[in-house]
Amino acid sequence: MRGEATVLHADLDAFYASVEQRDAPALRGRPVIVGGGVVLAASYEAKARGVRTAMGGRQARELCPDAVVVPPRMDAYSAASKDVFAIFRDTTPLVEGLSIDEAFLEVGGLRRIAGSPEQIAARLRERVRTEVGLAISVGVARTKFLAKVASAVSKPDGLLVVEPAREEEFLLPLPVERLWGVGAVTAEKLHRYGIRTVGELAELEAATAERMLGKATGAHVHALARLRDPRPVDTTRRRGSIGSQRALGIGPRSAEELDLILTRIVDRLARRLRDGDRVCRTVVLRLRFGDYSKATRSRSLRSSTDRTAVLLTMARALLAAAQPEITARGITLIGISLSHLDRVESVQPELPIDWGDEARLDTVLDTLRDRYGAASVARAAQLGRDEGWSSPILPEHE
DNA sequence: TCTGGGGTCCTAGGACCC
DNA sequence: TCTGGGGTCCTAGGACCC
Repeated sequence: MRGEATVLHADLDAFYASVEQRDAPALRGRPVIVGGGVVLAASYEAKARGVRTAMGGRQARELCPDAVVVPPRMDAYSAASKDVFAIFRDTTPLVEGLSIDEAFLEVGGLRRIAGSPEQIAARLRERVRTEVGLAISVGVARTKFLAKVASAVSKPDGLLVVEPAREEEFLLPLPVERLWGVGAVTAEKLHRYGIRTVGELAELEAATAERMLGKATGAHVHALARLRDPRPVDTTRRRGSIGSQRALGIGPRSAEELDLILTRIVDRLARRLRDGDRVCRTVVLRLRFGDYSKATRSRSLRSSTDRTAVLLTMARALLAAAQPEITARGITLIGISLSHLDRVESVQPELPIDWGDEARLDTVLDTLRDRYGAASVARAAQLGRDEGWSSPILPEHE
């Protein structure tokens, strides 16, 4: 027995472009491109003319000269995303967000109170349309992967249920590019072996696929092709890293200019970190050189921080070390990622100091404030008191 | 394809420890 | 003095996703 199709994959259609058309009636029915240098999103009218996400702006305008090109409004997309996710969570508590515009929903336990998965999906689509004003496609299937393929196949503005008995019929004829994890490189490798459809991949032995594609990728895509995807909808996933980057035009950039850009990026990220009550342990500098080749440089701390000053010092040191290479090769992008994210609350009691020993306590907390910032220490200390810890806090791995 | 901005996961070598 | 195997962390790079 295969079980039932109770996983929904909900995916907003041409998300950024749809928000633009929703907010500016004059754009409705017209080809809309979001983004200038590169296409961030294209409306279906633009897609019909061959415009694709990530395409160069000039090529897009050649394909579609009458397109309206608008700059991205990330705040508007975040707000729309929040509204849609509120409807997701009102539908079922079991929501796993995948990105700003898509999520998995487990609706298996809701049959009695809310109806079949198909009925729930239809109602969800209707609510997003009337309450947020956006079209959303939903795939329903037994596994996350099949639900995701189903929503993609159903687009635009579609609903597709893949019944467990018809999974092979649905999946096997599709091109291998439909598999989650098969991009341009992997598809090309498979094509060289004459494998073009999911069914052809499924006929291989797992070991053969692993030899062609490497162990992890091979095993993963082969399992998907054989309809095996045991991953449940996971509501506990949290972001493992946050980042920000800026593309730079060609042309020399002074060290001062780069430092200013870096400072802005780090400041923005550190705020996001603190707003989310998170700390990080690793700073990654991302570079793209004049020839568009890429590099990363990273450093890790022994203990986590959310201090702008600490993060900026680390980022500057990484940039300084890379400066000779930048001078020699030119630079077209600079970015920072903060990874090894952790919750502020994960700091643990460690020092054998009594909360009542005020003088000693102040000294210790001062030291901690210097290292981690007043806000983190205050939050952690409050938590320590609430939990009845016998001593103040120090990070777990200190 | 003349190149955004936000992420995830995997691989692999070296350091270091037991 | 020569030598084993396993585990984890750090760093860098790459594929992939939206």
